[in-house]
Amino acid sequence: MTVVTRFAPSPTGFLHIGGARTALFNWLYARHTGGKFLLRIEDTDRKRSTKEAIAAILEGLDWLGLDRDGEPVYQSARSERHAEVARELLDAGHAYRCYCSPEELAEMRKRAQAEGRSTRYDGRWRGRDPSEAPDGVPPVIRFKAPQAGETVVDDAVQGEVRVANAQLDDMVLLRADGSPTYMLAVVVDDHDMGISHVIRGDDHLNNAFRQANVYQAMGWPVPVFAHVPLIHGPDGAKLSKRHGALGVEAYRDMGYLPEALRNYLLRLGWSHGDDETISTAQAIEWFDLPGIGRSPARIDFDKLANLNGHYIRETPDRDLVGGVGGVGARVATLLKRPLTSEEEVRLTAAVGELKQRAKTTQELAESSLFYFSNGAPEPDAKALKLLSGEAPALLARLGPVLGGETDWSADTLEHAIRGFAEAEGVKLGKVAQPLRAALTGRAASPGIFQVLKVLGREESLARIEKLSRT
RNA sequence: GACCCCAUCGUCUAGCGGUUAGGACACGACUCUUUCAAGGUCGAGACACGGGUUCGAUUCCCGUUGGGGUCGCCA
Repeated sequence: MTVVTRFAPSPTGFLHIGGARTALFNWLYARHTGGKFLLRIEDTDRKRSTKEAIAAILEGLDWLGLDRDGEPVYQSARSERHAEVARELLDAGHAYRCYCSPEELAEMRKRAQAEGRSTRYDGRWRGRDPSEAPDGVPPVIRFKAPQAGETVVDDAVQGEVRVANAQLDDMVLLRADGSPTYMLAVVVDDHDMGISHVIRGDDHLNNAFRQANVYQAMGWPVPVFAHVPLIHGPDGAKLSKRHGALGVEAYRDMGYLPEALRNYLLRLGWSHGDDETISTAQAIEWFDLPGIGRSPARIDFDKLANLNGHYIRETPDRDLVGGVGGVGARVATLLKRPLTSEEEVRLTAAVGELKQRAKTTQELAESSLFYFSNGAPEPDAKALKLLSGEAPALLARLGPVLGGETDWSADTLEHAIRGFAEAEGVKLGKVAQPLRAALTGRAASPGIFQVLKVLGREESLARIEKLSRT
């Protein structure tokens, strides 16, 4: 059997982190099995669906690197087919017309609740003859759900899940205006698209029972269901905007790399022994359904950051500046001006060291700023401390020594500075720290010889001279 | 409230009847070192509770507690 999976978001918002993981799992499973990964936009609810949301979802998937097979299917374009299936169900006696008005249903629920009964639809039109239909009330079509026995779903993640059919009510398939409901549309579309595996959020587990019954009524094979537990916020509560329920583009803007996010999301709910750092290629090779965990997970930004740092270090300097990392663009934004080509060269020379200590590409961009300031940046408190006491005098003596160097390479500079420290009778740190403060305005930076080299002879000497005069 | 799902260090997890309960992030110490990171070494840290089943339960079953989800002419 060929595997066909799908990601089926409703375009009412951006692609959030939970949806991204669902998409990732579906994509991975399709790629792992050599099957297909399809995209379906569930825009049945025209009122709440927006073009912007569709664009955001498409962009999000694209940025995450989850390529789909074929063009996206728009559910709204398929309403004719949905209605057709509803009619078939009606003809076969698996569905019936219900003439309850919304007001009547609200009243029914209110009473049920007051009496402590279940608020499910009571099936009052199930056996009634259409001739009893009231005037002027357009009917909905409801599914005739089995009333006795139980419905069993053999879930690839949750195992065998069962519910008494008495718990299931006759859900609406076709609204009064003839439009299909989600419950009908998913089943019809998943069937027509040949979906073999439905991998989706846990919040759909209860729907699976209802959907399984529709499949059966139509005589269609039921796909494999795999309900993945939801992602919670760091506090265990539902994901909110404050912590993580952001669109993937927000993660991109914050400076996370797509591969890092993929790796993080993969490990959030799926495992392969003790493996933690898993490349996408490796993930495709390993991904399977039994590896998906059954319990909900909390998002952990520290771990994401750690993984991101790892992938930043792995990314070639050039790609970091211009490609996925977009560090060049970030620096330009911070500087509020485009980089000169000379600066771009300098940035590329600098990232190799800078990336060793960055958790995000945004952080990386910020840490490079001292290379582009006009003169040394204003020293911060710690740097100021390093520049007090003997330091200015020391730098004043160091200046000419470095000025005498003709070969401005890291090795030569290191040799010269170590020699200087020795001649002064101080440890290297006594020279390196004030020098660092003078060049970068900070107490922490990449290796100081590297900084000198990237900054260049002229700029370095100018910064030293300026500070040594104070 | 009814129904469904879940339960191992703070977090993500390994474990699939017999283990000194393993790894990762975070945390602490040390190390490396021109600073900060990264790296290395070490440390602290968990089987929610109560019953069964079994020679033996973290592991299987039941219950309790706790968490989550679903109860729309939304998806």
